[in-house]
Amino acid sequence: MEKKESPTRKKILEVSLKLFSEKGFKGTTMRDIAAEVGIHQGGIYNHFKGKEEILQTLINDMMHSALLSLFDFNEEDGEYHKKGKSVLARIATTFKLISFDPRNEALFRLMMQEIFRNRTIRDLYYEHFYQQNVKKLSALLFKMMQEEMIRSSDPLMLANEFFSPLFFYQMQVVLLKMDGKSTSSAVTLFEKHVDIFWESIKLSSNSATLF
Amino acid sequence: MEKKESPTRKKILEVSLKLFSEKGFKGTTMRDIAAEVGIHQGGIYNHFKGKEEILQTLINDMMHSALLSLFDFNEEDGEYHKKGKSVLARIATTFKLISFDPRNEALFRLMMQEIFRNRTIRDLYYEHFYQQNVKKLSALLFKMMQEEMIRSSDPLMLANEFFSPLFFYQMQVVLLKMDGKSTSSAVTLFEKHVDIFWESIKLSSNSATLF
DNA sequence: GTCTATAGGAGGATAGAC
DNA sequence: GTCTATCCTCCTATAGAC
Repeated sequence: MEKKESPTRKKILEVSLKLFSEKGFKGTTMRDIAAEVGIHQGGIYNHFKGKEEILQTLINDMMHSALLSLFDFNEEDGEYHKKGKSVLARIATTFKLISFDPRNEALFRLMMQEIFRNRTIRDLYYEHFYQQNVKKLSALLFKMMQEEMIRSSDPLMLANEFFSPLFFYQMQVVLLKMDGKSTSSAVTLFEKHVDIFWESIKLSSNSATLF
Repeated sequence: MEKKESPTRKKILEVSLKLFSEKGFKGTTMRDIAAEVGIHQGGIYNHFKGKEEILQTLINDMMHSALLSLFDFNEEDGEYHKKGKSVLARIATTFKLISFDPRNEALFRLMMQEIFRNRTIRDLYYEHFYQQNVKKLSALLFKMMQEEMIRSSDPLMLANEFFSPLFFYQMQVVLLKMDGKSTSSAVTLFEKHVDIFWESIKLSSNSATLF
């Protein structure tokens, strides 16, 4: 049982992700997977101990995917915060693009379907997707406050306020695409969110207006 | 086959909602349901044609639940908008309380689990949960703009910006509760969101600061 | 490593007695 | 309406030939 990169193993993972994200983990059978991979049902067990192991492998892969690391910059060494609004715009764009990469879209759907049933996925979501991104965002906003680019307030709360609509709009786009509906109006929400958010936090010439 | 309100039928629905929301539709068996209802497995079929019919019945019930009608006021005859921030605060509270009513929490979990697999639920979510609430909110904000309580901008976009964090925070609370984690910090997000949102849209004495 | 065959079990649904 | 018993399908997983 070679656990390394056999083409068949890779194909099994790819097909499984697709099917799990479409029909759910329970709703997908080993026969479904085998059929779409192009091997016979028993053959899967040469690569994985069982269905559960396929899911666990996918979850591990997820940890290293773009879905979880929305911010490719490092908040420690960053001059990123000095760019102000454009950094936020880039984050929003990264978020938006996730919905348009088939693999990331499938990972997102898988995550959302199993998050209410699978403790591992829930922890992964919470620690890596939510906490980590919000903390990075929070650190970024904090630096902007120090530089007096934006007005001073609770950076963690602001990070949540910036993050949560992006998450929601992404979900909207994914749902719309499932039914073949137009996503054009939903897609504009990402940019508009950045505009509104920035307007509400920026410190321009007239400083002491809010708070 | 009496389709009316038999106690057993009611119990079946109640138990099914609980189990579906915990283990998913596919993950729940008729035997699970029967066991928890306290009847024997075949007995369910005296009340429902099958598992699918139970789900459909629950979906129909959902349409009349508090989960979908977050706004119990009518936007037509309303003087509600004149209350300004306090209306928004009430909506946020309604949202928050959903997570703490066991039935609504279960409906929310069921909705979120099946929304990626079940077209009916997806339509229900989109038309009744999302669209309807955002439109009502949008109408409310529009009236506030006319009364010059808040600054003028795209009301539909603002409605989205108000709605989406509430949805997200609700999901957070539900997820935290599943693992018995503390929800106290998540719960404060609802009120803080209203504060931040209101600060960013209100038109107080100093008007022409933003935009 | 993939095939065929099959074990072994779980799940949905029905029939008929009470 | 509920019980017991049963059917049949579908599923995961394994065994053994190639």
